[in-house]
Amino acid sequence: MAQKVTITDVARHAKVSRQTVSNVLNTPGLVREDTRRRVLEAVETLGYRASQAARQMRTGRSRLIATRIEPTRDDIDGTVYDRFLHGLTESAAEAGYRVLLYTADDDQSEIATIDDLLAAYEPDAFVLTDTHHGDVRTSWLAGRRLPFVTFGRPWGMPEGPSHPWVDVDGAAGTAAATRHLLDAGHRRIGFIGWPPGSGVGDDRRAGWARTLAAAGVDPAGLDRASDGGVAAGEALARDLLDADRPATALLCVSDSLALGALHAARSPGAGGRANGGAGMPIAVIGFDDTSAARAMGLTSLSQPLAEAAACCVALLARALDGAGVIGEANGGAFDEARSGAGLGAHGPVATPVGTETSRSPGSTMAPTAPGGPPAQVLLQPSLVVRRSA
Amino acid sequence: MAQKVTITDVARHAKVSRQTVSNVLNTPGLVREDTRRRVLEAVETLGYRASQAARQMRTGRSRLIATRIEPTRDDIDGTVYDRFLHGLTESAAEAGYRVLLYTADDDQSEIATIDDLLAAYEPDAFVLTDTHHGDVRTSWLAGRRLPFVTFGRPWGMPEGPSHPWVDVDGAAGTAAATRHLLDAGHRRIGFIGWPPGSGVGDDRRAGWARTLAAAGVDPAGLDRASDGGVAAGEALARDLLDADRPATALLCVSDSLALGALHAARSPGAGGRANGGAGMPIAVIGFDDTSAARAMGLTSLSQPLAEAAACCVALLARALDGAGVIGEANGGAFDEARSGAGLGAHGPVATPVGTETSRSPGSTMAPTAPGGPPAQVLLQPSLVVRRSA
DNA sequence: GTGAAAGCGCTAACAG
DNA sequence: CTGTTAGCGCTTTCAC
Repeated sequence: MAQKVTITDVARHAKVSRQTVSNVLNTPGLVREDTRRRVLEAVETLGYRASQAARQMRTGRSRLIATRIEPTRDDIDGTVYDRFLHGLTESAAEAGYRVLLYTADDDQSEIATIDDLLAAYEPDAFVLTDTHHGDVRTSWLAGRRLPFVTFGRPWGMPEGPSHPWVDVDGAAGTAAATRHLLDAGHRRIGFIGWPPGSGVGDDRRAGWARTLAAAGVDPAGLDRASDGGVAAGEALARDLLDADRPATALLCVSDSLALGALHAARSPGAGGRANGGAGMPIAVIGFDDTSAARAMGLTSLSQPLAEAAACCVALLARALDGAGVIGEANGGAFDEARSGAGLGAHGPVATPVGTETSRSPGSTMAPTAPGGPPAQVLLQPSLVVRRSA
Repeated sequence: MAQKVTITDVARHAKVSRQTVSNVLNTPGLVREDTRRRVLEAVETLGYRASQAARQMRTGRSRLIATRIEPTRDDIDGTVYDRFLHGLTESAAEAGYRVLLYTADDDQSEIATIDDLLAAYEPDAFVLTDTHHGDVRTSWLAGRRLPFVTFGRPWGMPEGPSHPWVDVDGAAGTAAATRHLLDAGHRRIGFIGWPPGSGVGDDRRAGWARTLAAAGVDPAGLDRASDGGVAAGEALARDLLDADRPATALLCVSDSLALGALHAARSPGAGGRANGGAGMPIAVIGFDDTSAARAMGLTSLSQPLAEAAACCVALLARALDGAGVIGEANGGAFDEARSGAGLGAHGPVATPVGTETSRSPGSTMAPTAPGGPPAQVLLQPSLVVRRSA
């Protein structure tokens, strides 16, 4: 095994004191140029890298970001999180952090695990996913003033200052999809969603409803819901296609439901009634752009997951490297955090959230006023058009 | 934030010295019963948990297992790894370890990242996935005597002692699938695989070929290959179905190819030649039992991924908690490692690999003779039968 | 059995 | 600008 190289070895090699080495690494401005170079050279030669454990003991910072890995749902939709996780790992690495994984079955056990983790590994921050109504995790973390971001809005929370979050604008996505269908000549556009009560599901339904309303189409009888998978999607699709005034297009809240709907739409006889036997085929659009959608030629709404992950890291880096304490003033750290997470090159695809203080047109995020609410980021999904619509 | 509770606080609370607390936690046998209880009570009351950083500095062990998260391939097949990762996180937690994530684009950059990680976070072990011919990662790790396991055999390595690994017996899987098709009356069973040269692909092809040979069926003209996705699968399937002597069943090396094949098989006209117009439908079987397979009613071979992950952790725990130094004698640690990883309850589904020393019938793994080669585990996939076959 | 002392590698504070 | 000192929380000798 490669022998451990300590700061003392570097100091000896560079003929300076241990402290000078530490200064070169942590406070470069404090050291004379030629000393700095000599030390850096020694670091290079010896392959020195600071021990996190020792550094953590001294500074109290672990450079670890903890997040939960979900029990892979049998569902097709479960793959979305995995792509987010990959992006998170990459962005975190770019910002000098590592991702620590844990599992938990419910909110309570997740809190317990976080508590454990905090005592043992002291992660600097947490990334929470799958936010929902009555989410106790966020208030627990916020109550202890622990740095965290959620991927997902704080559904059902009272308006006003909330924790930092990143989300994808589901309503905008379904609105765009609905518009796409309207443009293609469809009027009777059905929606297959999740039962009311889920933040994400309701949001996506809203985008469809409002766009239909704006086009003067009555959504009555075009709305169906289930929390099932492919089979449920197929059943609900048949129901919509066999109705008195059948739908000619189906927009679905998830790819799994959409895949079922697609099956119904493509099965012989479907659309016969709706399109007079040989008209336009039934259009189907899903949500998440999963690999299954790609494989089946299903048009779907794609979430910018890598970017969402990068935003999460940027928000965290801002709180962590910028101000230290959460909720403190951190105006200046913004740009640094943004580029630090590797967002610089890509054009901003985000829409600033409508906060009072939000008025920087080109910005990716809603900047935080000193002492004001932390930042929120709402990203836009994009429609990937395939055979199905 | 919950104030940090140190061992000193516990000592004070229990009215003993700091050292006694440490003894209770690390060497319980050394402490008198009532002292032990008083200390444990204090630990409970104060919610004390040892700081990993401090412990790591003293012991040199981080209780961290590092693994790479793959850049989610656009492919349907990419989801397999995610399920493994979830299992790994769970099993690791049960054994008292946490999973640290990293990314890398190729073997070389992975080695560089591992090197970095080693210097900074000092993970106790690595889990490598996606082993392949000429894999330089394993020799690099082995050369430094670093503890690691691979999920995947050391393809193309010279026979003899190798590093510990866990794998799923692909050939046994395709053999079982082929037998299933033979039992259903099929004779002309085509295989759609990956181009020769990939360990996994060749292995899976071999299971099909040998089973066909055993049944006296000539595989000539029934073998196709591509490293493409769904579209490639569809094309190759049509080719096999349109051949002079068409196939009546299709076994595929992956679900993505199988989904394409399924599309070809279900399209009108398919099987007309093969089955005289109205015979038995074309059977299709995939590999990996992905969510897409489930959704499309595709029969597929399911890998016991959670179990594979548990075995990886068990192997590591054996090396880490058992003998300390890799390659040392570790006979007695075996059972401990096994139950420690939570394998106890589930019945063993594994087949011991044919090592000379392997002769414990009920065992999940091939035990290691002192000083002998580390353990290898070969698990069996299971056929999940759905509409497609 | 229990307590005292040393030190893992690092950095924050201060002295030179 | 550079070097010295101290101590983060823990475990591992070693005395008692």
